[in-house]
Amino acid sequence: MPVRRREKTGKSDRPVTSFISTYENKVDRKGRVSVPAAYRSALGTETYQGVIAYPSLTEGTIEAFGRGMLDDLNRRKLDQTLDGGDFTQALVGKSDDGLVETINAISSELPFDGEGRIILPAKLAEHAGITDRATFVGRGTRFQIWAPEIYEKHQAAEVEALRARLSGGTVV
Amino acid sequence: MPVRRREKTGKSDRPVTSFISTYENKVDRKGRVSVPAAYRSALGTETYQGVIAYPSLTEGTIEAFGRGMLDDLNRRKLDQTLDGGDFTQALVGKSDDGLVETINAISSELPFDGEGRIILPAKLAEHAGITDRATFVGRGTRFQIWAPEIYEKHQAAEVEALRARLSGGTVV
DNA sequence: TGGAATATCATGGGTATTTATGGGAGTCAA
DNA sequence: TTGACTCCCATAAATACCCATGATATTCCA
Repeated sequence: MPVRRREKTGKSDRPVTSFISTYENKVDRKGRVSVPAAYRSALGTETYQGVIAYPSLTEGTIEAFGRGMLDDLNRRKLDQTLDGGDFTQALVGKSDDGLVETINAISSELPFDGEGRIILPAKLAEHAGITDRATFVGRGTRFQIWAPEIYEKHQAAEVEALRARLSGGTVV
Repeated sequence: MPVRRREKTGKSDRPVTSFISTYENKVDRKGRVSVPAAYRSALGTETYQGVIAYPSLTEGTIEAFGRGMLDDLNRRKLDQTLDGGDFTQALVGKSDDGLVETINAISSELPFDGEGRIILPAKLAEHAGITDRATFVGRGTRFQIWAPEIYEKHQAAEVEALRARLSGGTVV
């Protein structure tokens, strides 16, 4: 039995899943959309077959990642508090800034169907302005789901801002 | 090398049950309300088929979790005391002492009926201002039951506070 | 090396199950 | 009896599960 040294830090042995590149997929009449196969295989190590998603607090997009990420957050929080004998937070949830708790509240569990699709809840789709197409954008440890038109503009602006900042130098 | 002693920490191997997302369900004439299926399956590993609930000490909502969580709390508290927790408490001056005991006292066991519903005791419903609808809010290791109108306002304020704090980056 | 056989993927649609919800019949106690 | 509560059943809607297809990409082998 491998020795695990997680009781102090609450850090898990879960490998870092990496989401890279962008894909544009269709959203069908039932609200289903295929999660890019590359993303699914990045999530392959997780037991829960699906993703966690919530509306971005700062942009018109959907944030998403594996269930393992959220479990890590919750476990870390619980262990930290109880190990310190701090029952108050575990029971009342006060001393925290509310971030983890809020994320739990506004997140949705989106399980894969047999074909690796998820159903976009109406609320999320609406928040991102998604109707019949969705752009998946890899952001390393997480990914985003945009309405294609909106993402294009957003992306162009992002590049433009970078270019302006790097004027004279090389554009990355 | 430190050997992990479960008896010391009181930590259980119970997996972190994660309550995620929010659901709004009806409360019928008999005071029954369906616990979201996702929450029930999160509790699936527990022997006791039902939830533990108590009025929040700080807000107008009902706090709830599985029996396993309460057992964990009691066990940790016991371990703490046996390990000289009184001593620790005297030194650190933690005021958690009465909390766990109080929670035990004011908690209700709400068993599921055949359809996965619980009956909201009048006192709890009243405390939360719940009449004919109830919003279940996942908070990771526990969940809350709110009156929908009240939760909406509370939630909006919560998100607004977070948004204000975020510099425009991503949350997690 | 060229091209056929094979595998993977995104997509569509049909069907079976589950879930939330309502109501009725039986039980127990005051 | 009157409630309060537990089972049990019914149903509409939401969801999960199943199979089919075309488009790419990959492998294999003569």
